[in-house]
Amino acid sequence: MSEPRQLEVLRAIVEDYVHSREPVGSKALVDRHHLGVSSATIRNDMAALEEEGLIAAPHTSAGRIPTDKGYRMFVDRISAVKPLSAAERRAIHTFLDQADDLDDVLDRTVRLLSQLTNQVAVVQYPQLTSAAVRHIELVLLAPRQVLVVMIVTTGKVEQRMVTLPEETTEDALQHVRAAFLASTSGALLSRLPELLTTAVTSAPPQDRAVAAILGNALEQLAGIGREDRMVLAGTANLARSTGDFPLSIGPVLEALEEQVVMMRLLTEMEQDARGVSVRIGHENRYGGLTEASVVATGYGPDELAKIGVLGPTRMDYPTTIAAVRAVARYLSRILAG
Amino acid sequence: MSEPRQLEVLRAIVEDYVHSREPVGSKALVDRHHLGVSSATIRNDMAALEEEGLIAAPHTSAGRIPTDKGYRMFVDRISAVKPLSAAERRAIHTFLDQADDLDDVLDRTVRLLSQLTNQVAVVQYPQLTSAAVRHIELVLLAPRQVLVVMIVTTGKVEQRMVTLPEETTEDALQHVRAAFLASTSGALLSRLPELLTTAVTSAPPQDRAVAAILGNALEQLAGIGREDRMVLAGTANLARSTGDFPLSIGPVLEALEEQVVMMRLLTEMEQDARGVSVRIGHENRYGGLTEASVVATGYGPDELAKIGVLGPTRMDYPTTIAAVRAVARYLSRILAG
DNA sequence: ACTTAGCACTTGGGCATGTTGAGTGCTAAA
DNA sequence: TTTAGCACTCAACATGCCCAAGTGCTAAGT
Repeated sequence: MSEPRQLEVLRAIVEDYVHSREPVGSKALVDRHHLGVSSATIRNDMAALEEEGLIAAPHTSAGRIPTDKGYRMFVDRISAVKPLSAAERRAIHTFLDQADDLDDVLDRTVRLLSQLTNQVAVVQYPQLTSAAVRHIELVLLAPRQVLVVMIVTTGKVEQRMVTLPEETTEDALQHVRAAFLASTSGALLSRLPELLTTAVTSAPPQDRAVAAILGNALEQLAGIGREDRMVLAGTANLARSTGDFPLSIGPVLEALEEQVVMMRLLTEMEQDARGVSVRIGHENRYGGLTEASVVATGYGPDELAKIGVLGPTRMDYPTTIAAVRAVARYLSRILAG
Repeated sequence: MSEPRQLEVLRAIVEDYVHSREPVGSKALVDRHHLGVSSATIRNDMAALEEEGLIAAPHTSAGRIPTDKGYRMFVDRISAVKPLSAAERRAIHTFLDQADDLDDVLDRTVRLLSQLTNQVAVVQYPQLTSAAVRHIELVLLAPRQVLVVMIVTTGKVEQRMVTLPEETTEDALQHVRAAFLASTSGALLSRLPELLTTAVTSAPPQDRAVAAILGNALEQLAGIGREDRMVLAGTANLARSTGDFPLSIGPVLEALEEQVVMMRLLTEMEQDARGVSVRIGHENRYGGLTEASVVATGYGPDELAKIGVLGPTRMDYPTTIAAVRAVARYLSRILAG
């Protein structure tokens, strides 16, 4: 396996297969890539590669195609990340800079990524747990109805309507609000629970009941953010690559709609040294995705939320990895700014 | 065309074809449906129907399939809406009653509808223009930063951050807020522009500049709601019906992702007497959808926002229509409640 | 010890041909 | 107006054939 030429052959096979979609034979290899040896030698190398499970032959007399393990080897040890073109970089900037809303940012991001890669792009909503409280507002809509609004540093605004067990006054609400603001302003959402209990106990006794209820609502608000949601784009690209998914793309579409599945998948992925994680074919435990690969990376302040691309195992990994990384980096910058 | 038996034959053809996916011939018709005549007679009727462009034969010696025009006739004049089963009704209630958030309601609604119909379900965000202002809040985050929040009767909360050209005070903001509330509370969003200008002019002179800016923001808020967005579910169902879309489902997926297209399509649809609108095949001007049918209806207080289903022209119209109507009606009730 | 040329062998895909069965249109009789 | 009967058409399937691509192996060459 340490044979350098065999690795070279594997690379050639992967590259050819990725862009021709057809099993590649020894003859075709020698004249497309000028390796200095004859087809017979290549055949021997191929036999060795097949022995190791890196490539396989669909039929006795067809060329070879890479196996999942072969792609894995290619991604880990052979390929070099291919930098994006200047035009592509420019596209990222101009397209994403126009966004205002967080929703809009994410929407534009996935669309962009799916266009760059010609595949399905996915992004998780950023995890708010690491975001901080920027402001809290309590609005009295009716004597017993309060709108609780929390603004977090990411620019996201969370709100919820709360119905109180008994009537309260604008004044009382202002006191509670002041207490909340004093103790939580600028604090991480993850620290919210403890800070809120302190705030509640420090509120004037007669307001404490109301404060407790509203504090509770705020805690939930910190949790209910949309971290469990994701945005999709480019599903139409799946249809284009018919034939890559033998049994049709049905199962893949199903998996994509099952947010729970996708969220788990993305969250589980662990990044390698290059800051990107790749799941190839059967490495995705979920049944519908055994013919698919996922390339993902973290983004945002703590890189906890994931953004990625899903496509056929036969995908152009170097380019895809580059695109995912570039978009993730720019997205992080936007969210921070 | 006034021949009643010919209509009966057309109905039989549509029904058989919908559930067998295969061209239906005269012989098959006579024994599956007990029309009191022989196959030869049916053949004559079929010839007449073909003459009128209601059915067509894929090949010389194959059975007939309905044309778009045939489906149209079927939907308009022949079919009776098929009521939902008790279980289905129950499913609607139990599934939708669990929702809290508007986002959640819509999400659950489309999922449900796509499951009921085994097709792609689409829902537009409700049009706020007919909703009314419930509350307006202005929050001073920094001397020059104001968070503008508007709560509408649908329960939706819209907000936006505004940066002022010069600093303002909490007091000034309270005045403006009071003026806004006084003149717009309970008013329809569509009347917001005129009401706001009145409010601005009635504000204390020194606050007028700020009021103008914030009023402007509110106006936009009334517009930017997510009315131009929609929620999708069930795209995986498209894959199941391979063969219904001859050139593969690619173009359909593309159309679905192009929200602009879908929004236009839904908005254009005009409801018939039964309160449902159906677009069949080529009636959808958009290129990618000439093999698809859309069944949609309005929902919400003014029935302006649309909810619907998209599937192959060869779909079970009676059932689909029933499902769309039932879900829309229940959705309206939830939003009103 | 590798590499290479040559050769026998396998096999899916393309093509031409034959067969079958469902379905039609038409005509003539009821 | 309906029906039976019949000749005709044509997609789908099956069969048989050949070809090209590709392999594995062996023996010779470096």
